[in-house]
Amino acid sequence: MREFKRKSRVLLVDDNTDHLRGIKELVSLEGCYDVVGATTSANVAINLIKKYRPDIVLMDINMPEKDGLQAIQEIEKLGLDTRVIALSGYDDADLIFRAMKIGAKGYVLKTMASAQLIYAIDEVAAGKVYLPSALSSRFFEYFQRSFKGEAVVSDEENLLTYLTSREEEVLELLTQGNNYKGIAGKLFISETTVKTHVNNIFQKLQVNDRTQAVLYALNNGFGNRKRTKIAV
Amino acid sequence: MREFKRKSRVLLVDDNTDHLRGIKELVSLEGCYDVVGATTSANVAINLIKKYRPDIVLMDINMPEKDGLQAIQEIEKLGLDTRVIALSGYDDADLIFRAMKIGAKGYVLKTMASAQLIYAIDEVAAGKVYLPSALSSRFFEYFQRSFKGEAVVSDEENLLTYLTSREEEVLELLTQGNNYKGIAGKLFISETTVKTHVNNIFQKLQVNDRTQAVLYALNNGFGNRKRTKIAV
DNA sequence: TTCGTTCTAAATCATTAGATTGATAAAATA
DNA sequence: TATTTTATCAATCTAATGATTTAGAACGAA
Repeated sequence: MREFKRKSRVLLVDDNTDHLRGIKELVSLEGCYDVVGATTSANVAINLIKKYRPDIVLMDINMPEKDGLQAIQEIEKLGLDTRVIALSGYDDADLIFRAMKIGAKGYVLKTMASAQLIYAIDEVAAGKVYLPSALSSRFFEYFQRSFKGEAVVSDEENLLTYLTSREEEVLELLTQGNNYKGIAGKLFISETTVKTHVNNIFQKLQVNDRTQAVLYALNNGFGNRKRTKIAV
Repeated sequence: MREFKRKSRVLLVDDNTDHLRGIKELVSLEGCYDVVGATTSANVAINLIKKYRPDIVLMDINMPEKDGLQAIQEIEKLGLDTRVIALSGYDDADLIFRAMKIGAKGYVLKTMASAQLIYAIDEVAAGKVYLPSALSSRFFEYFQRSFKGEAVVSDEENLLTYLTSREEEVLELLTQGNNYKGIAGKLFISETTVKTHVNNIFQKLQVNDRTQAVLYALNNGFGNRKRTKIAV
């Protein structure tokens, strides 16, 4: 597989010079990688990334100067094809979770065997997201803990299903902070009509005012492209 | 490792009788598992779990009668030590995500090699959460997509930081759908005082009404113990 | 002490929100 | 065809909300 692809371009970031050199040697030894840069500064790294557009960035996230996680975020914001693998000294579940959340495509411990690092690079270079199984186990524990006790949206009890499509439109605008006038203007209907719809929404959702309606909507999977609460 | 432990007690649930028999044989062949039950009904399964308290449940989640995911949820709600592995015919990212979210300790495809299933059981029985790497890759893609584009709470622009602690209390109650009277009652202050606080909140958050204030709060990491938006 | 901040509170006023009732017309459905 | 649902709008009325101003008490910092 790897033989058929062009060489992946890799950038290394680690504030520890010795470690940086070590990784560089390690990665360089692999025939299929070009190390296009190696720096001890996250800020420099971001500039190098803009310039050289590497395929893979190995980013130490335990750096004093600039937080590696923050650096990853900034890289992700660039919207490039660059895929970042977090390098860390700690297998802390929270760290792993945060790294993956902000878009790291992998997370490898510095203490892991070098073969493990190379494997991770291979996987990420191949377009996958890769966590060594020991770490993914930790991740999932954290993930499940963070969801535990959260109200589960069961379809049968979801009052949102009773809304007509027009009412959904109105509710959508309510969840954007519009008042009657704003909604009326946007839907090209009269304010009184909006009031009627809103009142019907209140009845169906069994709430007393718009704030409660909005909260119900957000907590029960309404237009939750942005929210993580997902109907099961 | 496995030799030192007591036998893990396993319950099998699959609406397909043939498949159920197949899994049963497969698992039984492993020396270290006791199959304490095998049923085609999720409802029966739940009763069996209450009765026999198995260590592991292999749950088919593609059943017509009762949704397997729902069954997993109910099992999790029991609060036992029973760990559930989802068995599915589909490697759909959304399905995987939902299963892991509600507490499945593993997810294995029916098409996977039987060794893979046994390995998963081993890992889960050992207390880990296990996803085959092909599926965990899918999971992570979905996971990262679901977080992508989400406003990152950057402290420097977050107007919430300007609120006093009292104002935060008031806002907290606003985000719970309380009106003036409700807030006044809960904080043991007069309604007019609440109005003052609320007005100050509006000024600081640069919004016009409570709904917008609540929306701003929710979208900017306010009191997100329940939300998944996590400051990085 | 003086100053600034915060929390408290009241009074007043304008605006908005929400409840209620009633009505029309189109569209879907039985 | 008869009935129900949905969407539209009006009028009226009460309650709730929000803006503004003013002000006392407590506290800590300069």
